[in-house]
Amino acid sequence: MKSKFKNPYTPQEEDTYMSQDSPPSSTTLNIDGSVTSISSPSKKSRRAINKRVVQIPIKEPQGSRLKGESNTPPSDSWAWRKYGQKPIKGSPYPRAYYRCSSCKGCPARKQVERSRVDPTMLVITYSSDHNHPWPVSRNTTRLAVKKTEPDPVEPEEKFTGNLVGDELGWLGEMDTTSSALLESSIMAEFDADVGSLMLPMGEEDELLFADLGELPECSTVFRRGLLDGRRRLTAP
DNA sequence: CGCTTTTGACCAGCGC
DNA sequence: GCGCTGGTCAAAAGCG
Repeated sequence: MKSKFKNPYTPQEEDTYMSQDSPPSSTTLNIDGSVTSISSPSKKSRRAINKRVVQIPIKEPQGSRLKGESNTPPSDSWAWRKYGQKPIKGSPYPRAYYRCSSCKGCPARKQVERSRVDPTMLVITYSSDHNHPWPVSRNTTRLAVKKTEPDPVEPEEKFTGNLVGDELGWLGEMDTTSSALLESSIMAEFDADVGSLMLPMGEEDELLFADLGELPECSTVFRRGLLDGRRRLTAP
């Protein structure tokens, strides 16, 4: 069966155009509190899909199957299966491609690569969304978590709002100090700069953010143009 | 045995 | 139109 290229990029769900080569225009608040810009949608790119870019600091997992300089993303709530890796032009580090294996047929994908600016940071790009509310086979195929991390929170609790327990489970692999820094930095950023993010969302905004909860909570992803738009509102 | 990772090949988008 | 590059597939190997 060689039915390649079933084209997961359905135009209907394309609302973000990103080009890795185009200049940045939207802003990502990194886990360490720094702010990184991500690609601009100003011109149509080769891949036009929903994407969320997250940057997290790398913590070298002891005893992991880290080989060479492979990217080892922190485990999150989903099971990810690696399906490819490519060297990226201009970056000394390869980019790894993962798809969600928590649920059969899940279109969710993510790309993991080291930041070429700061090799201690991992850049995770989430593409598409999970078509299931939570990993169905969490106990069987959780990547990298299945042996090393307990699941202190039952799924039911998560659905009633306690998302922190497992959503942030992967934070346990990270430096607690940096996590604390992240949180405070985010709030400081919100308060000092983009406090208007806390304003009630419009319907469109709600749709855009509807599935944001799938990301690790410390992930900091800003909607394209939101900051610009908000800032314009407050700028002279 | 089942699942994941590795790796080379293939294909399409994009710039020139 | 051509070449480059990124994204995906799938066979083979590895692992528990």
